[in-house]
Amino acid sequence: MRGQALKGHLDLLLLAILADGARHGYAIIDELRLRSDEAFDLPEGTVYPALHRLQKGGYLSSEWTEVQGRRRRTYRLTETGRGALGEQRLAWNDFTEAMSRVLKGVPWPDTP
Amino acid sequence: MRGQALKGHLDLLLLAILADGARHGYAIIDELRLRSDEAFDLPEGTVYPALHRLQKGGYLSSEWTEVQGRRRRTYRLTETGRGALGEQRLAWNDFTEAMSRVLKGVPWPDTP
DNA sequence: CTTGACACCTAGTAATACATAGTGTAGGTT
DNA sequence: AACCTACACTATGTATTACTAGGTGTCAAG
Repeated sequence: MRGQALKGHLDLLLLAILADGARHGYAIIDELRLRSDEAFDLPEGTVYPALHRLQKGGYLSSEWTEVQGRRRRTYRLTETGRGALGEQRLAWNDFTEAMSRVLKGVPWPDTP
Repeated sequence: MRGQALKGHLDLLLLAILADGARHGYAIIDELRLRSDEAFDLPEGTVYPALHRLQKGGYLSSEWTEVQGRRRRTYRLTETGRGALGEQRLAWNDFTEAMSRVLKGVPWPDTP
């Protein structure tokens, strides 16, 4: 999957993963890969800055934890973040529906 | 609709509009607005550069025409462009399906 | 004792939608 | 005649953002 595709939709994915509980960055990457059936296999350099951005925007809170000698930063949805998740999900729905309308008239190659 | 959302998907939209016949830039904008039910109301500064980019990439050809004193650049899908349309449509399908899988587990607010 | 998985970070790059401003025609209104 | 709106295209600059590429460090397995 070419990453360009998720421009503007990464935040929604991250918020969605965090909707069912706090997770640390690496685990978020794993969960995204798992839930998307390998489609989203995001590099750390994509996810970590995005998490920082979301926290800076007030959508996430985070805290350091230490598990077996490894430090982890665990992220959690704020109320603002939960609200944004709902909004972005609606926006995603609108977007896909608009895309569908445009794409509807277009015939597929060699399908009569 | 926040335009950021269509990052990476604008090309698909333009190719789709041109799939059922040649059109000039302004008409493409109109058609996009019409087919998307007002959701995609793109500024000229978005569409024209994108058309130039697509032509440069070999996906479109263009020719000048003069209609009632107004010059128009009419764009047409090339064979390469038609191929790209098919590919990008498949990629779009894959993308939305992956998004759905990730979003599936997430409960909507106040819907039990 | 080296490799690989785990776990984080930052600086820089590339792509690209959009804002802004400019050029010019046609047709209608006042 | 002057003005405005829709039509129609162009160029330049900016902001966002996913990604690349590098770096730090821990732990377990071979």
